[in-house]
Amino acid sequence: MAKHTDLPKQCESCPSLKKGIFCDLENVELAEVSNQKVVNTYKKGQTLFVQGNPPFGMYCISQGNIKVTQTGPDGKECIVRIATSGDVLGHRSLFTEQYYNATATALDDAKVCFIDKKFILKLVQEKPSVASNLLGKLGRDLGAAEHRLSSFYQKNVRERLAEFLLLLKESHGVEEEEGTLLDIRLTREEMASIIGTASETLIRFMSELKQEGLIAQSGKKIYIKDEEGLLNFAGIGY
Amino acid sequence: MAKHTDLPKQCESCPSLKKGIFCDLENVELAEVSNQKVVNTYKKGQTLFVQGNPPFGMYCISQGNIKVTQTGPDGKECIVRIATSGDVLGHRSLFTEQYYNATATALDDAKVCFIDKKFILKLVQEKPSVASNLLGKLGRDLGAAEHRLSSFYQKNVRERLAEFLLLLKESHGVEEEEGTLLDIRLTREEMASIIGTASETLIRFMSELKQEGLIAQSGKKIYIKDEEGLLNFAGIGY
DNA sequence: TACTAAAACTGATAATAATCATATTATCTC
DNA sequence: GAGATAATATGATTATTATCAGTTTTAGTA
Repeated sequence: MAKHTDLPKQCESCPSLKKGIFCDLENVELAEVSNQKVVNTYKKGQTLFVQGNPPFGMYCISQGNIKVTQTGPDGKECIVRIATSGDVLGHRSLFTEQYYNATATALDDAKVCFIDKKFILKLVQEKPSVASNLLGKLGRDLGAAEHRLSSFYQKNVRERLAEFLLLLKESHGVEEEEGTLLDIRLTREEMASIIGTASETLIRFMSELKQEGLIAQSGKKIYIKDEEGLLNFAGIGY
Repeated sequence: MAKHTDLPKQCESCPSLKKGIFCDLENVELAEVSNQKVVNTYKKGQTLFVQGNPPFGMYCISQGNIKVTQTGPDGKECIVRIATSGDVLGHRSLFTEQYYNATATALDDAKVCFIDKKFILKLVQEKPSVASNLLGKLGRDLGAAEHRLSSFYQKNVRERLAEFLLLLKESHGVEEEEGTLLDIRLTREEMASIIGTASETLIRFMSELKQEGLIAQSGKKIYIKDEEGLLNFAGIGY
């Protein structure tokens, strides 16, 4: 029986195609990618690759959210990136000839296509649009990381939290009556590791934002109620 | 009269060629780059490009150190990257179609070649090795940024300082009798902005490391005396 | 060389956030 | 659905780091 999460097996009809690095390819070329790829499904909590291992290829996320984490010497796990449908994963390590310096874990049930290293390297050589799109993707990733770096220096926890909630709104926001739903499953622990604080501290500031009506919560769901307010809170002078 | 900082005008004989993204080009192709480029010199403190402006090309550092800073709403300046001879600059913005989100400023007198946007984009299309090398460069930059992100979560100021000094040893270390000289001019303010702390706090921990004999200072020069000790301090379990 | 300004440093105090302890609520498993 | 386990939440206390104030040193400049 086909589950509702089933997706077409052909890249040509992949819903995340237009967002991805293959968006400029012709159908013939796309079919080649399609033939070569392997489709995998991951249950929440399963890992795509693990820190310290060598990369054998690249991952294209068709559906689901993947967290990319670095584990410190003391075992503390820090989320450095979150990848969503349309994103690629493993691209950083593939072109640096380095081992993975992070672990990728499914935040929910996910469908991910794997493309062999040799094939993707060949594609980058032969299809300039793929190279360009990858350069763009890495550039935006680097921009995001460096912006977060400067936030650590320039903002306190409360401001970083507001900023992070606004980022989640952009990437995972779904408009609903109650406000903008943040359609992603993250524990408080995970959110805390993103903005670089203790989970207790994050929870306290979340409660504060709730009390002030900037965000709301119903069950596990978080809603953005007042974007303007969060912007002021985040110290972003728009 | 030719100053001792003068460098050959041809890329073919540029001392930073082998480290850069053009290292795999043939001499004929290199000559083309060479013809197209513009050589600029910058005095300490002069800017190559400014946050918010559109990129018109890419910079190749032939000599000198350049800091890449993001300025917050309150004017606080955070160093997100440091580029050295052989590095490119402006590559992040060029392929993302975004405006510069950082400012590049010379830390000392520098010699930098400028390559027009159109030319470099064409080169990426036509020379896969340039695309590959740029992907590698961006990938390593992203790796470095994400490692720093997790350090903010997993390490305290003292540990981040030790880690940063070790990084500087790798990138700018020169072996001397007194220890490894960190051959780069950074104020305490600048160093503090890199590890994300106040300059007073950084100074205090530097004094501590000096007292413990892990580093030494003579005038403005900082020497690494005990790498092992710093590694332990940094919480890196080698 | 003297003057000025900036950078480096030190101490005292305040603010922020981490840690520890514990209660409550969800979630998972059988 | 009961019991176990993990996640969320709140309070009290401590530790870390920022801020403020002031001094000394260094570097730049007339």
